[in-house]
Amino acid sequence: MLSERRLEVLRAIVQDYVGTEEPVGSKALTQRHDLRVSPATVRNDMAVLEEEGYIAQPHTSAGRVPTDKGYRLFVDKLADVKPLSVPERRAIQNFLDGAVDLDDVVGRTVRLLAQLTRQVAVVQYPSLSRSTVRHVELLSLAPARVMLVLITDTGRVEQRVVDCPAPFGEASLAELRARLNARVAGQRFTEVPRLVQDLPESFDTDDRGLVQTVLSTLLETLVEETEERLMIGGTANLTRFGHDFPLTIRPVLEALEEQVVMLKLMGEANDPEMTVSIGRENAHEGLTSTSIVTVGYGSGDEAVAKLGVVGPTRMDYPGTMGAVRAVARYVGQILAEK
Amino acid sequence: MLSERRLEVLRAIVQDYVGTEEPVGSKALTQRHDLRVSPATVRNDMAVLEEEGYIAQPHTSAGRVPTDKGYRLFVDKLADVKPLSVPERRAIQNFLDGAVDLDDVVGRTVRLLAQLTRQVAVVQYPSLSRSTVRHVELLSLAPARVMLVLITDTGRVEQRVVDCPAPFGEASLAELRARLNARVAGQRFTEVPRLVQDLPESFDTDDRGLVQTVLSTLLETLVEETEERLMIGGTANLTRFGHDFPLTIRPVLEALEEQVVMLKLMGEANDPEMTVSIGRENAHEGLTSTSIVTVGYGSGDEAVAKLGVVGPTRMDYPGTMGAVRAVARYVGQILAEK
DNA sequence: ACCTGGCACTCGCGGTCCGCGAGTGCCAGG
DNA sequence: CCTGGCACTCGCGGACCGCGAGTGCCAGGT
Repeated sequence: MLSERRLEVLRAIVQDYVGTEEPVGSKALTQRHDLRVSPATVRNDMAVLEEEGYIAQPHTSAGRVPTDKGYRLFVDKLADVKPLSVPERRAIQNFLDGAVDLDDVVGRTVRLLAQLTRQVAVVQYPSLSRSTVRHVELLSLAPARVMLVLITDTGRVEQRVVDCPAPFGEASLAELRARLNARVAGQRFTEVPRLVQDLPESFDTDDRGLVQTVLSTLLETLVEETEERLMIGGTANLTRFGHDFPLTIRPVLEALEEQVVMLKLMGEANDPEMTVSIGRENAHEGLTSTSIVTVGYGSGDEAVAKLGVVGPTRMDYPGTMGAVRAVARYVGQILAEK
Repeated sequence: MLSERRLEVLRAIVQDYVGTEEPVGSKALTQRHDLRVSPATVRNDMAVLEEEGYIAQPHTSAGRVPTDKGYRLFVDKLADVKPLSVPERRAIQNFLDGAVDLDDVVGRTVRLLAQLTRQVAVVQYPSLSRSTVRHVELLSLAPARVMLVLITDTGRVEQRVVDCPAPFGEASLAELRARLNARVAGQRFTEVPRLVQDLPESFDTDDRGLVQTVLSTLLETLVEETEERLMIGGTANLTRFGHDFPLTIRPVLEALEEQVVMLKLMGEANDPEMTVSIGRENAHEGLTSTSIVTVGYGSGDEAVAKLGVVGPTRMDYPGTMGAVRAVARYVGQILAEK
C-alpha cells in the first residue's frame, strides 16, 4: 500500500500533467504544491510510484507521466467530482428549457456537453425498452396496405408500412386498432408480446391474416427500435488532442462513427453512479488513448439511457465528471416535465 | 485566351498534384504526360499560367500548385465526370436496397458516399416543402389534448401534442379527422394553408376552438419541418487532409457541426446538374481550403433535397463528381419505390 | 515565331553536430 | 527517513551544410 504522501504526489502529478500537457519533474512539483518535502524526497516517491506502475517516463531524463493505472487510482481514490458553478447550472437549465421535441433535447444536450467539457459528447436516445406505448395507430393506405404508427411516452414516433396477404375491410382495421390499443396503451414494451399473444384468436378467420401481419410488424419494430441510436457532437475538440495528430485522431473519429461500437462501450458502463473507462480499459482498439465518462439519465428514478464524453486519457477528470453528472440530471428533469 | 497546349499543361498539373500531393515540376510533367514538348517549353507555359493566376509556387524553386482559379477552370472546361464501374454501381444498389425506413436510407447514403469518395459526406433529408401529405392522424390523449401525426409521402412522420382551449367529443375529432384528410391528403405542403382556410367555418361553434387550434399547429409543423436537417459522415477522412493538420481540420469540423452553415452552403448550390464550390468561393471562413460538390436528388423528376461531399480543394474532381451523381440517382430511385 | 538544350542560380529539405538544461539516481550526512 | 549535493543522461532546439529539384533566361535551331 502506498503511503499518504505518495498518493499526494501522484495526485499532484496528475493535476500538473493535465494542466500543462508536459511531463512533470520533481522540482516543479515541490514548487507548485506545497508538499513540505524536498525534491529529492519526491524523487524517491516517484521511483516507487514508477515501480508500482502508476507513472512512467517517456524517456530517460524526462519528467513523469501518469499511466492508465495511475489515472485509475486518481479517479477512484483521489479525485472529487467538481460541482459546477451557479452560473453554469443556470446556463444549462436555460439552454435545455428551450427544446421543443425529443430530437431537440438530445441535440441541445450534445452541444451543451461538448461545450462544457470541451470534449466529444455522446448522447444516447432514451431507450424504448423501458418506455411504454402511448398509442398505436393503423391507417389503410391501399386495399391490402396498412401504415402502422407507434407512439411512445418519450415522444418518439416510429412508422412502418405493412403489406397484408389479402385485402381487408375498414371495419376490421378499426376493430383491430381499438382492441390493440385497449391492450397495449400505457404498457411497457417488454410486456407487449405477452399481451397480444392471443389476439388473433379473437378475430374472424377472414381477418386473421391482417391481424397477424400487423402484430408481427409491431413486434419487429419494438425489437428493432430497442437498439438505441445516439447523437455525437464536439468532434472539433479532438483537435486539442495532442501534437501527434493524425495517428491519434483518426481511429477515434472512426470509432465515433460506428454507432455500434459506441453503443457497446456505453452498454458496458454499468455503474449506477458514473463510469470512467480509462485508456486500454476500453474494449476498442481505436480508443485506447482515450477515456470515456458515462452516466445514465432518465425521466424518473430509473435510467433510460446514457450520455457521456470521450476525451484524452489526460483529461480533467473532476471537472468532466461534474459536468457530465450535472447535464444528466437536468436532462432527466426536462424529460420528466414532458 | 490560353492556347490548347497550355490548358493541357494545366490539366496535367492538376491531375499530378491531386495524385501526389506534391508540387509538380516541369520535368516530371513531360515524363508522365506525353505532351510532346520539352521541359523548357512547359516552363514557359507554366510562367504564363502563373501570370494568369491559375497556378502558384509555394516557394521559389519549388514546383507549381493549382490555385482555386486553376481548379475552377479545370472543373469547368477540362474535367469529364468519371462514371463509376459496374461493380461499384451494383454495390451501391445492393447497399441502398437494404434500407428499411427514411432514416436508414439517409444513413446508408451517407456511409456509402463517404466510402466511395473517401471524403466527408453530407446528405440533406428530403425536404418537406415539395412533398405531399399522405395522411394526418388525430388521437385524443385526454379530454382537451390531441396528438397530431403528420405522415408525408417521403415516409417522414412528425408528431405534436396540441392542448385545446376546451374539452371536445370523440365524434367532433373523428369529423375533423375525416374532413381534414379529405382536403389535404395527396396535396402539396404549400397548398395546405389555402385548402384548410375555410374549414373552421363549416363546424359548429362549439368545435371551432378545437379545429382552429389543431389547424394552427398543423401549419406550424409544416413550416418548422420545412427547415431541412442533415446527416454527416466520414469525418475520419479529414485526417487525409494534409500535413499541417490541426489548423486545417478544426474549422472544418466546426463548420460541419453547425448544420445551419452547411444548409446555407448547400442552399446556395443551385445548378440543376451539379455544383462545385471551390476554396474561397465557399462563403464560410472555415471552409476556404475545401471544395464542396453538391447535387440535388429527388424521388421523381423534381429535386427534393441535396447531397454532396466536402473535401480538400486538392481532390479528385472527376471521380468525386461521378460518385456523387451516381449516388444521387440511386437514392432517387429508392425514394420513388417507397 | 516558337521550341529546345544548356547553364547559373535559388532555396527547401534532411542530416549532422553540439551545447543547454531539466530531470534523474545515488550517496553521505543530519 | 528526509535532505542537499553531485555526477550523469539525454531530448530539444539551433546552427550549419550539401544535395537536388526546380526555376528563369539565353542563344541557337527549325
